[in-house]
Amino acid sequence: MQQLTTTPFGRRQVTSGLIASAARAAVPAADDAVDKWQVFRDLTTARAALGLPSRALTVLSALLSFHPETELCGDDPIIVFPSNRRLAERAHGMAEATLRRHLAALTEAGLILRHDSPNGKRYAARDGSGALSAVFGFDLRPLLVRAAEIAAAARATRDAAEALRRKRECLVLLIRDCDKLAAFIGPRDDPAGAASHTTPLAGLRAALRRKLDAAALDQLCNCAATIRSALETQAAALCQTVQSSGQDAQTER
DNA sequence: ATAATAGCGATCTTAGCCTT
DNA sequence: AAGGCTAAGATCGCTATTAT
Repeated sequence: MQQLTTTPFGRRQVTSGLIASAARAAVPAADDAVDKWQVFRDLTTARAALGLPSRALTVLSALLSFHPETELCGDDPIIVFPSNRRLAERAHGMAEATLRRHLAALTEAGLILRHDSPNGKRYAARDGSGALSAVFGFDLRPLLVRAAEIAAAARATRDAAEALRRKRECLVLLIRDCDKLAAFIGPRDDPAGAASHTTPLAGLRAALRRKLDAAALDQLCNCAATIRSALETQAAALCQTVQSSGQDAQTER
């Protein structure tokens, strides 16, 4: 049906990304069929991990809208052939230069493949019977081939975000513990006491206001745990002192 | 006519810092 | 905690040029 008479490279400069994605698209897909919008949602989640700009997804969404079916399936190329003008219309009026840049980014990322015609235009040629004899445009098949990989990347992104949230929560709780211990020690006229921890605690609170990666959060948690441990020791010593003086009064009685 | 690339200035986004 | 400010980098869109 969709007979291909072109290479995926067309007139463009060949890059390692293009060669890799062309080879990948030739591999049989693990899934028989995938929901194109589910793949798109997974890509949206894993966008940063795949190094895609957000507007590239706008362009991909526009490209997907030219595929008449909801599912991507089969062993043949899945080619859509909109002109840049039609594509720009469906990409919320994106300027064509920008559109081309993002099409190049999607190609380089191995999410779509180009099948260029001799004159660079995108179209479907039909034979005498009206059947498609050649189609020139963008091949969406890499999305089918890589659907499982994209879904896994989306899961990994969600897991990483959740892990980051938990680490942050842990740090907030540690800082809160330190604040409470410092408040307990402070009013009891401890000379070295809680005041020596005020500066590092302020530093931890300031750090919390920034965007932190997992390694930075781990380091801050360790730091907070060390401070809490020191404060706990001081608080315990203080309790001992209070108890001792209390016993004197009891003895007198 | 249509599509592609490249250069360049304009605009937007983000991180970090500071103030309230 | 929320919001404002700034600098740096990323992104955008216009334009010129070339290819088919």
